[in-house]
Amino acid sequence: MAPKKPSSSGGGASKKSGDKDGGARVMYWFRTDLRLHDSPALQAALDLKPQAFFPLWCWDPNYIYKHRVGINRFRFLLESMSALSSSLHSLNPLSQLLVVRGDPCDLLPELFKRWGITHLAFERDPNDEYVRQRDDQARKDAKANGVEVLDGYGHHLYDIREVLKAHNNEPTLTLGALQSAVSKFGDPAKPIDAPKSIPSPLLKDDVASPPQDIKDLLPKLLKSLEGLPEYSKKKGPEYDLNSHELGGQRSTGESGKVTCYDSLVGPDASESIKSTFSVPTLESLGMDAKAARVSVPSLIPGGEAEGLKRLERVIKDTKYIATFSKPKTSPCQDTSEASTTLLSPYLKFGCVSVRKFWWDAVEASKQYKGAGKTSPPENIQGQLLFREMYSVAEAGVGETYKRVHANPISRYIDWYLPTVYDSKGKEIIPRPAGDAASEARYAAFVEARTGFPFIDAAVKQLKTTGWIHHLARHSLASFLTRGQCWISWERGAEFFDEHLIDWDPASNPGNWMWLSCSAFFHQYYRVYGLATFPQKYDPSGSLIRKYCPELKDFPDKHIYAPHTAPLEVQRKAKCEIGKDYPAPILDEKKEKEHCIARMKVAYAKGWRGDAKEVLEGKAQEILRKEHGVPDPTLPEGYKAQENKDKIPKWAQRKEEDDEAQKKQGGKKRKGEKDEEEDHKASDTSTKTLSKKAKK
DNA sequence: CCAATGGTTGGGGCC
DNA sequence: TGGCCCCAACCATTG
Repeated sequence: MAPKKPSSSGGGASKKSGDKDGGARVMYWFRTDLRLHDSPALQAALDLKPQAFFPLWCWDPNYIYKHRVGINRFRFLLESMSALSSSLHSLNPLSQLLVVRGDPCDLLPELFKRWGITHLAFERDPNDEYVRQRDDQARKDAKANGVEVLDGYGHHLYDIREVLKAHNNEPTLTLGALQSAVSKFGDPAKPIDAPKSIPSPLLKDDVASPPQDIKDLLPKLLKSLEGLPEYSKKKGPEYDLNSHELGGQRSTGESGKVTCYDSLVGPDASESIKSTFSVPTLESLGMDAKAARVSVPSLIPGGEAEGLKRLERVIKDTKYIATFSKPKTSPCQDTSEASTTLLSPYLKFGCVSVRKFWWDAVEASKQYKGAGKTSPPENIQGQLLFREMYSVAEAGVGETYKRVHANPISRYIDWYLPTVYDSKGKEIIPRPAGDAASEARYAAFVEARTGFPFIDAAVKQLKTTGWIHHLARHSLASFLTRGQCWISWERGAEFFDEHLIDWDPASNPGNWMWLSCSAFFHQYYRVYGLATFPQKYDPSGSLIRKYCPELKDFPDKHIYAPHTAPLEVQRKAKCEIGKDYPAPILDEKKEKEHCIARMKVAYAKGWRGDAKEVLEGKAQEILRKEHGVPDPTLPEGYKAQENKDKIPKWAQRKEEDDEAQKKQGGKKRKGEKDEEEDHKASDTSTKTLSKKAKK
């Protein structure tokens, strides 16, 4: 594999048309590669010594409306775009990131014509069906306009398409399979340096005598776009997954309006510095960072420089790198003091090159002379190889990868709250409500009131900071799916998609399949204990004391299972379970046994998502009948809504929601007095816990 | 075809 | 504190 030389495709005649006018005119299309260092496609573009270079970002409505993206990831993206724009500007005062707002399939062909583009360069983004189709369209449009395409790869260590081919176009389901598939390609390519200069984005007429200042140049570019239709004038998206109405994170009312498409190139109304071709603001996405339950300022700031700084910091600690062992890192630490490198968000948006991370880690490990060096799968390189494995698996499966239905690698299991499809096989959006008990469990999960402190704390940390440790993700995923709740991994994957900054279309569904024992991993009898597992890493429960402050005065031995504490202990901690903090929504041990019994039956059938019985819609009924485990029921007296006073200030919903809560509250209130009894009933399940805690 | 082996990240008991 | 075994038993790979 020769990664240094990006493959070239598209119209062969285009090069001549560029030469005819005295040089190439390149558009570099930034997507998930928001960096200047180690970018082979960028390097290939600059190697043409172009007379004009247009660094483009297309603000794609697909991502704004049809993908559930929360405020933390949007903020990280916007910060990374702004940082990139500044870097471009400091390389060339006549340059910046040129942000145009609209569908790339509409805009790119127009820009090709109006800017006289001869070459389109971009880094291939191998995962996600939407992206693949969009890029195929861009290639076609380029060809139709006589524009040559230069596409390098740099989002992964290896060219995912080539690895997939080397694995007979089969998804890689084990790390060993991935390793043997890449072995014929040798080591990943060494990273290349960032360019030292870039040409200006000049219109043809300006090449001979360029404007002196970018403030003179941008109006000319703006003029060249005259007559281009604005996206806001189109009929708009079929649905808006991020709208408040569909449970997304946009604000309510007028402030939740998406205004970033009101103009083709900005500025947004709320921008303090008026400029065109500008990076949108959170406000123009209808999102308010201050009002949202997220950390302000961000603990994980976006941008290439921030990413490289963080990389340098972890690499300096050669012992840490050389002896890194993922299973031993703690899931119980807050984002500001994470036991892992926290580089995944930067890899996700390409702020840090994965090859640079790989080679820096190899070098640091070499320098360390002590004992206890680790190797794949547990070390840093192993982690990066897992990322490749999921990417090749996604590429091999295609569009069904992120769901169960018709997915050839995901085992069919009769989860509750599965994604539902209409008679034509189209996903129904928004998903119709499922059975009441599972919906209530799911609501308790996403609202961090399951009554299991580690689960609730991890959910709050995720919502606040946009990141949680890998093993905390395991705990949540095990609990929601095969461990206790028996809810489809699709729901969990969607929840993570909304909140994780580092959400990746291959790794995240892959990890949910792994944890739910749907693919990649199969030892379903290994279930994460809701208290025992985190207790191993941090017996003092500091994460819980921070994110569930109502529990902060519990003694260590009860912090992970406060409902097992004697009432006098609860009173002393000023927190009575069922009153000041929810009683557990389910019986951990009983549900675990139910789940294992169900898994056994589902495994014996051996159906994947593409089995005949699944496609015909009969599989669920057959499995339910066969395992005979009754549907879940709510604990009696279970309250769908917690009293808002019991929720910490920073986690409280806004006024409008409180009104809605009050209205519903009246209905639920009558069950309240039953709580003491529920508490007793659920106690049996956790006796083993309290016994251990007493030791 | 079969048996053996390994699988980043479970829990619990024992030394 | 860490290593070891057992629990009951899955899959994918390998010889």
